[in-house]
Amino acid sequence: MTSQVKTIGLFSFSMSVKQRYDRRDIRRLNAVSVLNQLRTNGPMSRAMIAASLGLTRATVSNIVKDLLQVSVVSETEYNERGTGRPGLLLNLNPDCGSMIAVDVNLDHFAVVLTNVGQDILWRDRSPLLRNAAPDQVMERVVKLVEHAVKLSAKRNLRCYGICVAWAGLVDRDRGELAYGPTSGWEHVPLKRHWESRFKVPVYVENEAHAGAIGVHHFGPRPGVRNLVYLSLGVGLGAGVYVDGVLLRGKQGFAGQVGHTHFLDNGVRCGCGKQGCWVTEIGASGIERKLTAAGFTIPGKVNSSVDWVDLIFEQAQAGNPKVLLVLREVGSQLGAGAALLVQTFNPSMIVIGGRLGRAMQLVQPQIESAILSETLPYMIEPLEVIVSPSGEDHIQGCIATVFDSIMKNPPLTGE
Amino acid sequence: MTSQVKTIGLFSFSMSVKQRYDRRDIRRLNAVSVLNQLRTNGPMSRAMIAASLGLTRATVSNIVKDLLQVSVVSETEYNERGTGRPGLLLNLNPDCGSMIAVDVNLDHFAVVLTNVGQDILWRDRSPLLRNAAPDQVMERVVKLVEHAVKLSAKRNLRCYGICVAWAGLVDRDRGELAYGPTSGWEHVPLKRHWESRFKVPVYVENEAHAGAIGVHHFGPRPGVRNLVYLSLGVGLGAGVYVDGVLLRGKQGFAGQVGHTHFLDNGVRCGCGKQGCWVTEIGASGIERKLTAAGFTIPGKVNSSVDWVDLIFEQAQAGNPKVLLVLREVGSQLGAGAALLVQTFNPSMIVIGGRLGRAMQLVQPQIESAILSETLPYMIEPLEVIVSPSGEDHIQGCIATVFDSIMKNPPLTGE
DNA sequence: CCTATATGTTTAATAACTAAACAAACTATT
DNA sequence: AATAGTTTGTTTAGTTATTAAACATATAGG
Repeated sequence: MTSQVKTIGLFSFSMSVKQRYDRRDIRRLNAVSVLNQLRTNGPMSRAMIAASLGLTRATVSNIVKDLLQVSVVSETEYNERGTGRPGLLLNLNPDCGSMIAVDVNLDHFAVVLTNVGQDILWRDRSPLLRNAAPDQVMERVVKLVEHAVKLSAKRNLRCYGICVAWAGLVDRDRGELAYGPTSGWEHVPLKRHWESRFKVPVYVENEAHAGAIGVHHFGPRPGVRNLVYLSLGVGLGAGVYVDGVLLRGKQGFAGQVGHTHFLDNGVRCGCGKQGCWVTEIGASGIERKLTAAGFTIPGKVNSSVDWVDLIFEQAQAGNPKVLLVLREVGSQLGAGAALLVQTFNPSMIVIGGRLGRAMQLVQPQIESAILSETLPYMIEPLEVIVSPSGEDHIQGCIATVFDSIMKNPPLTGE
Repeated sequence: MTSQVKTIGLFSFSMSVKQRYDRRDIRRLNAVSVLNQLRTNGPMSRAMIAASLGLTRATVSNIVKDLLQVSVVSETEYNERGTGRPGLLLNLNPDCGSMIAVDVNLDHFAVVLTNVGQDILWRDRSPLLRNAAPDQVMERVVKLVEHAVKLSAKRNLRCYGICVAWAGLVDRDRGELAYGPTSGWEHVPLKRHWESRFKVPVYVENEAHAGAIGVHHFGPRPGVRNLVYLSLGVGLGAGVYVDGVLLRGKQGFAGQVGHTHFLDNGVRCGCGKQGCWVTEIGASGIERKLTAAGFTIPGKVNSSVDWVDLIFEQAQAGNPKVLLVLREVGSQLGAGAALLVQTFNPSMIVIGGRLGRAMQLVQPQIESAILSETLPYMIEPLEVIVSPSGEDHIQGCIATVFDSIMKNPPLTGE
């Protein structure tokens, strides 16, 4: 497998194009297809897999022999129904290894350890003060990750990877935290450091991109090919799938739409411009609006977002000031989202992120704003969803590691 | 070959993912790699290809034998320099077949016949009156295409395909002209009709997408991975490459940004909304502005764009009224383009389409508008270009057919 | 002329597939 | 209970595109 650097160019077969193929690649490609069948179509016998893929049973048997040996796949039980010899059902082995997800946000970080079956084995989270020293933050994160790695080892699980979702600009290929407008981190070569420290593959994703991956895999329509995920928090970013592909862009900044122009004479934004979308509906915008409406946030420290739960409760209790503010934010969220709908033509738009939950209360406002600003034929197939989980970033990390196993399973003899 | 809903995604050969692989696929994939080498790295000997791809000379010889037999590749001359036996150089055979490009715009249509070497063998174009009856238009287009097909046959060229760029919504997979807001065409199954009539593969592309493909292949930076192409004419659409992949979207409408909200109390648009971007800088917008500035367009018929050349001359001659209007349009074009830059993070933005040429005169206005509305780290790598060719759509069609040969070359025994 | 070097072809070995035969396990029927 | 019919999973022989290595060919240079 060679990653091609030259201007190969003119073919749009994406980034790394294999140049040279031999028999081993057939095996690998077919093994991937087998795993995908098992993943999407539940437990299956060798014969069922063969029939669905168009391979012979002999071939599938051989591939499965490999996969059993590395215990990525396990035999479960006999198929009962039907005449003839019952098939021995196979499934992905949930306990063939572990995966670690890390979410480093602006006001907290979380670490999750799961098995390959995505059952949570351990998790922990910890708050972060704004303006905390980058080195100290990193030290705390590393400590938790180390704990997860040790737990995995104690259970004799092979750790298939660590994926970090980070609220900043990410150079995914190099595995670097490239630029953090608020965290103070710049060019942190996380992949290199952690891989040499933990001896495990490390992946880095932008926060909103991770959220999109999470919804793409574990959301209400797994595998949805055209999806806009809005991550609403201190910052505002979007992760976008078009035609089943996640957009990253030249610098990994595709879909990072928080600083698009939204209001003609709006508040000046930290980025230097006036009237950015994020200054209206991001955390600081909501705070400003609450204050202007005469609602004081008790015990507020810095520009953290500890007050989300409080606001949510107040709104549910019917506090008119809070409701008024949330409704306005909902409309503005929808108006901005309309642009994204027009631009990306998705079939689903998901509101997530730290503040996403609060938007559940104003979904009508969001939807009507989108409707009024969009061409009818664009929204005909559109679903608007406020993510209930709040775990999209973490789930995206899990999905990233899981995908790496599916796409590049360990095979014998390599 | 089955079309799969979930992303297996070892290959981003777009939507349909192969599930089953055997030895023939190795041959096919390696043949594609060989063609790619020849295409990008000029004439090469078998040994050079083998070295660059990491295949053995024996393998390359076998593949080349196939490709020679179907005459996709031809032997040219001996390599001179260097010691040792000189290699016999190979190249893509420009005369192994023909390709047909069709551009159906709102005010004209054009048909071009080229050989695989992209030399133009024949071309013709014809004006279209607005509101022409769809059936009549189609009949005229078909007549020209038929002529091209016959010319190709007369030269004993195998026609590898016909690609149509069309100013409307396209269902590319089905090969349908799905929805034409102005042409009156709806659900025209062009692929099915023409393929049964001409016995040749038929591809359909949206106009702006075709322009983007054209620039991506034949523009100043062939193979540029992140590109926004703006097609400015009666309508306004964008074709966008992100990470080397052209965005199409759920209904093929990704990047069709003409009807995004641009002005708060703008003119009412044909789409029903107010202040769409296209109503400001599209053909009708420019006409409106010219009239308001006291400049009357002589001999104007309908809302066609015959006046482009006239306006261009007037502006070059220094007509202050025309210049004033063009400068305003340039600024508004830039302001809208800034949104696209923020959203897609491209390294190049190209202004093309029927009216693109006129924008050459106001490039400074476009650039400064983009600059003032975009975050600095977004535009650092950005090139702004006004397409000089005016043939981007046609070139995109040619590239589409050419790519289909490269990705799926005819091989012996199939 | 002989040696060194590089090209392109031939030959044998290998790997992963298919097709077809076979053994195993269960159901249905007589 | 015995037998026929199905379906599964494995085995065996055959095919094919690859690699590695040997070979024939063509040029340069001392």
